[in-house]
Amino acid sequence: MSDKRTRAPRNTLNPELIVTTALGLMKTEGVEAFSLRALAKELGVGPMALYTYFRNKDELIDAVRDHLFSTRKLSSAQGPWQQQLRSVATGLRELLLEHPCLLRILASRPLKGPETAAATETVVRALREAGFSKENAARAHTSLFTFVLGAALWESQMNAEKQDPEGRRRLRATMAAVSEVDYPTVVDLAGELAATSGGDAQFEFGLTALIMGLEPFTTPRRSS
Amino acid sequence: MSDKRTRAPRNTLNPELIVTTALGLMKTEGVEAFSLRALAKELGVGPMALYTYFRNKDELIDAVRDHLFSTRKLSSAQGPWQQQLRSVATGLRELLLEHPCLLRILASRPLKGPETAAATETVVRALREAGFSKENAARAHTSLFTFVLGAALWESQMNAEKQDPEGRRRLRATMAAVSEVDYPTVVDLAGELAATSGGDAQFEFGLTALIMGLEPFTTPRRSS
DNA sequence: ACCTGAACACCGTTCAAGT
DNA sequence: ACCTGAACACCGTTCAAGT
Repeated sequence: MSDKRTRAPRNTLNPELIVTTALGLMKTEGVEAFSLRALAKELGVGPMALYTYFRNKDELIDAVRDHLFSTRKLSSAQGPWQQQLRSVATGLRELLLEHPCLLRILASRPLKGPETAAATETVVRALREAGFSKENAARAHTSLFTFVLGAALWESQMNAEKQDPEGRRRLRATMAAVSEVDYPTVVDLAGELAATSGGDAQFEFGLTALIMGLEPFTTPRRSS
Repeated sequence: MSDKRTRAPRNTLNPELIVTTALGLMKTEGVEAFSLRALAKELGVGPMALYTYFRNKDELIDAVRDHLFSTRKLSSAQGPWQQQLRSVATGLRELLLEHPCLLRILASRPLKGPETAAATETVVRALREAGFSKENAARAHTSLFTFVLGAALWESQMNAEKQDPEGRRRLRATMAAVSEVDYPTVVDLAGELAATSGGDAQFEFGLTALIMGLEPFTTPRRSS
């Protein structure tokens, strides 16, 4: 929003500003379209100025991921272990849906980073206190995390597809291409299946099932 | 493996050859590195030759996805509904882990395409016969699918990270960065958590929990 | 119909250089 | 230390043209 012909003054840049601007660009243009050159132009500097703060594009994207995780507490859960898992899972889903770029980052590189340690601590402690063995607590945690990741990823993509008219046309075409004689149940449930492409109710359904399925791993306490 | 200086003869190309070669390139170089220009070079033609068969890169990638789904039957499941779901989910996971590029394709664009209709039919019919309502059957199907997607995606990424020494170093560094005073349970379960980054046992754990959590949705039959 | 080369508007990144 | 321009080796895609 200013003249880009003059040389940028010193210290116009800093890591926070770069990360924030990058995040804004990812939100408006999409993660795939994000480029260092576009970011530099937005900041009013040459592309190489960014390399003073980040070694390469990957490191910048990692910084964006870490920044997003640091903006939200996922770990202030209380009550019985089931409720604590629900709370962390719901918070994570909300964060991922709010920032689709974070979803794409998680889907394309490993390592949540230590930022999620707080959430992991909440989940894993709740499970241990409920009587899960070390191994089962770890397995349950990762099952929960991967479920949220997959659910949010699918929901986010379907939402994006339903945004533009062309996408809606493709969805209808896919549906219409399913043979009624070969796949009668799919055709019968077409409406219901379409309704599961996202939404709170769909997420709650799967989350509830998963958590219920974990209950046998608690140590049977006195209460029945 | 031949001279690329002469003009390619007519009909050296066809959709199947292009898709197969693209798939091979994705497997050796990775999906992210895949490019139309590299594919054209591999085929010994100019980049523009591909545009006779595919309108653009996205359409080619869709064709690769459809081809991969068509190579494997995911639907030959029998027995009680739980076993049928297990069978379809396990088969899908195997396909996804065998072809990480398919995973990345699914993770970056919606629409499984009608190729998965057979698998969906199996799952959804088993659920309906077990007494699930239309809505619950659809919800259960999508929960299962998104769980497999998330689990396979995470496992595949962690596997890739553990491939190269640099990645293993990063993993150790991340682990070491977790504060023992703030997150004692995470530190205590470090070994167990690391062991959940993949493997059949981890997948089975989550799959079993999810399916068990679906049991209340069956119509109570005479048995019991 | 099927393949071509030249060109356009992009990329990430290296390198040597300014201040 | 912090920002620069020029250059390299790439992209996907359009366009007009050959056969």
